[in-house]
Amino acid sequence: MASPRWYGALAVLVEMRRSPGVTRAAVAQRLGLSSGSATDITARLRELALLTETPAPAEGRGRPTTVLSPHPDGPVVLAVDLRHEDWRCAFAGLDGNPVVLDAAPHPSREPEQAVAAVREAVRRAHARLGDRVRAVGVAVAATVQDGRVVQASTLGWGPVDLTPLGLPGVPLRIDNDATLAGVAEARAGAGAGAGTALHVTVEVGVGGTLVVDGRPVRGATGAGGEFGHLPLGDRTLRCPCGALGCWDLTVDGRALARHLGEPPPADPRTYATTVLSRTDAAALAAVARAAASLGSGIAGLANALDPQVVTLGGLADPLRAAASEAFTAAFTDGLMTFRRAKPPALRAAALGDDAALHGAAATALDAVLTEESLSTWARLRAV
Amino acid sequence: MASPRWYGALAVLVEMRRSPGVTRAAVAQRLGLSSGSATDITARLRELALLTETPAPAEGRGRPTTVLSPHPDGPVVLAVDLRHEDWRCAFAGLDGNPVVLDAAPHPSREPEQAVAAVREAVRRAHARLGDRVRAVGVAVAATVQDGRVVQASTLGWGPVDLTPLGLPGVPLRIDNDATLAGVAEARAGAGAGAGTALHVTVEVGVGGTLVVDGRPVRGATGAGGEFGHLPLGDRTLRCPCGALGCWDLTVDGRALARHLGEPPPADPRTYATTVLSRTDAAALAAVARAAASLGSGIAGLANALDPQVVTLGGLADPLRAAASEAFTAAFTDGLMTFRRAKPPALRAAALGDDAALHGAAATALDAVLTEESLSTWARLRAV
DNA sequence: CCATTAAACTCGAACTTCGAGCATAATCCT
DNA sequence: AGGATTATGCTCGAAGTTCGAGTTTAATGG
Repeated sequence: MASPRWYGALAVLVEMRRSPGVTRAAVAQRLGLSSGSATDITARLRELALLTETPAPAEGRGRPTTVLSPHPDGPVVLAVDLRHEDWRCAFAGLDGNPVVLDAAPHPSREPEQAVAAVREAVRRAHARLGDRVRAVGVAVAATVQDGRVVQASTLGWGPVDLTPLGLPGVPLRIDNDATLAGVAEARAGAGAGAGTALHVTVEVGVGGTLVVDGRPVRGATGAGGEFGHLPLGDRTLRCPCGALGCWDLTVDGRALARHLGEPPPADPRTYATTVLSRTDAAALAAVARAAASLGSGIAGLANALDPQVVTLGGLADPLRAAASEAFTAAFTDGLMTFRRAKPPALRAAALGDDAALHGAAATALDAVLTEESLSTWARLRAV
Repeated sequence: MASPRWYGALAVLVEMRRSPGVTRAAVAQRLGLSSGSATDITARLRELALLTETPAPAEGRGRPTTVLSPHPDGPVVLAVDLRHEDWRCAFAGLDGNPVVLDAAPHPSREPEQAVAAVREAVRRAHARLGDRVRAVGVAVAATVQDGRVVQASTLGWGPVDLTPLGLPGVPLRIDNDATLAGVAEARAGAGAGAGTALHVTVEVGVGGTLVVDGRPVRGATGAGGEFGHLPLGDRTLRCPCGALGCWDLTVDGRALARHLGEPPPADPRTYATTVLSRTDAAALAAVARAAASLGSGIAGLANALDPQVVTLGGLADPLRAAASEAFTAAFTDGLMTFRRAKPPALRAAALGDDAALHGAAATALDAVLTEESLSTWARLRAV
């Protein structure tokens, strides 16, 4: 017996997800489906609780079409964001909009306790949503290699295994929070519509990711996007990461402290925000130096990676705004001549604090919109 | 009438191309095809002159299977390599092995004459191979943006339009030669088998590309991979590209000349090879400095992009070999600590001068192994 | 020479998609 | 108000693909 192949159905679901609020007619046209196929496919997907159709507002003449949206009893994913001081657990349907179910500050500095608390939240969500949960995505403020935390200076953690956050029989995707924020910005945020988008974020250090056609360039072990550890900085400085001359150290709060002749701050992130709010000459000069370093580094990355858009997360945009002449001069000066006619657009990130959570939901959904996962879903429903 | 969708057929052709000499049984197993489907698909593809089956050498018991290989009358692509001093034009079947048909030195420094000569060669090849030609791939020693040469310091060209090298009704793919060399190395050369491979080549300046799952990360305009123009170098030096502090200038022949207190060489490439062959202390010191810059830059790229393998083209490997301690020390020192346990493998490029031509054939073939192109092929044969 | 083995071949059933023809629900126009 | 126009949805038979079970085939090993 020939089993379902999901080719057309998957394409429709992906299209519905990519452009929220599309009509059935528009999807059929974009995918080149005949109206017969569209009827058939949507009927099958309705049957499987994968989408619902609601009458679309009339647009001129002709028989009105319907808007495709995720089914209220359809598959969902869980999205977790493990941040510096707290965590959040949300669920999202096929539209990828996370709805927070649970959130709390970390009980202590111990990774075990934080992981245990989050695991409980995941269990609760699973108990509530049952088999509708088809994947789990985790964003963590740490360097992640092959799904394991290997370095987490912000959280103050050593290597931590996050696989306990998974659910049996369901894919688990763990990524760096800046990577996932970049994915969210590239798909639905400030980089929407760009085939190649570069996300650069400044918190403690510099992180980000290159996103090509909605997928992050993760690298061989999933630890790509550590742009802060390119040696664009001062070769006499040793970075806590172990390398020499990291860009990192010339952009963030540690750089500002150095320029101001102050000792390294315990919390470079909040230190940086206070310096950014100052208006004295010394602070302005320090900020200008950091902004220039940010600008020239981004120009170099633009030369090397050729993004259409650069989205600026965390303190990157405030830094640019606070010293816009210094930033722009360094950026322009760092671009290859032929790129200056049409440089990549620089835009402030649009999703703010929710970006990583959105990204976690998005990568989890990527695991759901596959032939295999949909087959499982159909089998579960048939019972 | 339902038209052919090519799903399984395409998968078989891609598999045959990826692993030359595979047997039909192995392909069926890898793709999860039933033996019935395998029979059907191969019969269809044989019928369409897309593959041939030859008896496979017996492997133990059981009915012997067949080896899949491109059909002698099947589709081909043309591959062109436009280099510093000469050009080559080749054709390749679905196995992607280029067979050179024509080659000559450039008649002059004028781009028009070179393009005209190559266009003639393409016309001759087309006249000879007829409708079997389904795509044209061009590798050029220049920065390419949206299929146009925008900067060609090596060739001494200004902006040049290479679209005259195309054939009517057939896809034309134009890329930088280092990008295409990287593709070839990642698919069939020193980076074979790696999901994420970084190619770095030193000629005049530094070029390369990141290759993910066999596809180069081209960027928004196709001008990605200009790693030489990351500001990893000396911030007091202005690069001819227009940017400041390019890595470029601290690695190649111009760097060696500067370190030796000599004037900028007219031909940095041959200048570098002569310095590399010298054994005096001054030359060795200059080479060591360039090798260290190469090593630390590659480490930074490894931090940022997380490749599984780095393939070294052009003078990159000779440089490393000539000053291996300096190179290795700088490389290791530039890696983030957690990467040192399992750093990316550094390998000399395996395809030498033919890499770009292989890559041009490969990207052209990518355009052939699509549903649309195969439909056209089937229609042409039906007449 | 026969048992064993692995793979190819055959064939009907299941599934998807297409395209043509028809039905339907809106707007536009008189 | 009612018919013309238009875009879309629905129906249905034909064509194409894949599966799976059963059968056949061509090798090895004893």
